[in-house]
Amino acid sequence: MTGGGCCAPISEAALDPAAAAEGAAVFKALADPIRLRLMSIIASAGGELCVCDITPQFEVSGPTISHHLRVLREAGLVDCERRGTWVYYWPMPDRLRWLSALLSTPEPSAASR
Amino acid sequence: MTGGGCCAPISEAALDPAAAAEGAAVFKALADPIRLRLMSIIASAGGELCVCDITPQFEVSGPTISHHLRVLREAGLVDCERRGTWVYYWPMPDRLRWLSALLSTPEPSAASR
DNA sequence: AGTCAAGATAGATGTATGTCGAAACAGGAG
DNA sequence: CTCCTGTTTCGACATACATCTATCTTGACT
Repeated sequence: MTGGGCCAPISEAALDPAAAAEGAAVFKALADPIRLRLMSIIASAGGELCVCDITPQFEVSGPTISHHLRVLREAGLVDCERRGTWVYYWPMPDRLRWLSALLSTPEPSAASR
Repeated sequence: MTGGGCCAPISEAALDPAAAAEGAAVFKALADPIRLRLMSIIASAGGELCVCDITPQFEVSGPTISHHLRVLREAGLVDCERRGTWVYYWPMPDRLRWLSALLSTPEPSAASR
């Protein structure tokens, strides 16, 4: 990955094709209901979370959860570590902040339109 | 549908399945390089933009741009109006702000740089 | 009316993606 | 070492999606 996270908000300047491709790849990781919920569960946990505590919250099979976690990890949104039998996941807040900044838009407080 | 735009950031509380589905649908609209660039071009234009000024900036065919604009419109990210021969698009900033707020994450410490 | 141009829609096609069951892998416990 | 449990990887399948060409719609102009 290029490292990313360096662009102005899209309401200030248009993205060049390369930046758009990089941003779209991360949004794609969040563009699935299960993955977005996974991300919110991990991000709101306040620390790390065992896969064994995550999987039962969903209706889909274990391999499917594992697949979605991998997508989130490859997008740089979470990271994980195996400790003994269990695997723990935690969020990567910088990546979330980058996306949030990309989409940020000034309030129409006193002005135009 | 919940009406949208009412949830706490994902780093504060996990999304319920319905909210995750709604959020994922909007992220999916931004999960394509061409659509994300389209969105940034429209959002940074400072007003409305004619399709005829947008299409030449891309390497794909007109119908493809039309298709992507429709996806953005159905996601509530832009809106459009026909005036005479031309069609004009403008951004819906509330929707962008909602996504940005969803992903916002507190800084780990007092920021500075 | 006829013609032209801008955009949108329809249909077709190749590729990507979500899901599963089965199998492999990694560690702990007997 | 052998078994058992938690997690990932593999292979297969059905559906969804991006893109194209061809066609339709809308409005302007002669």
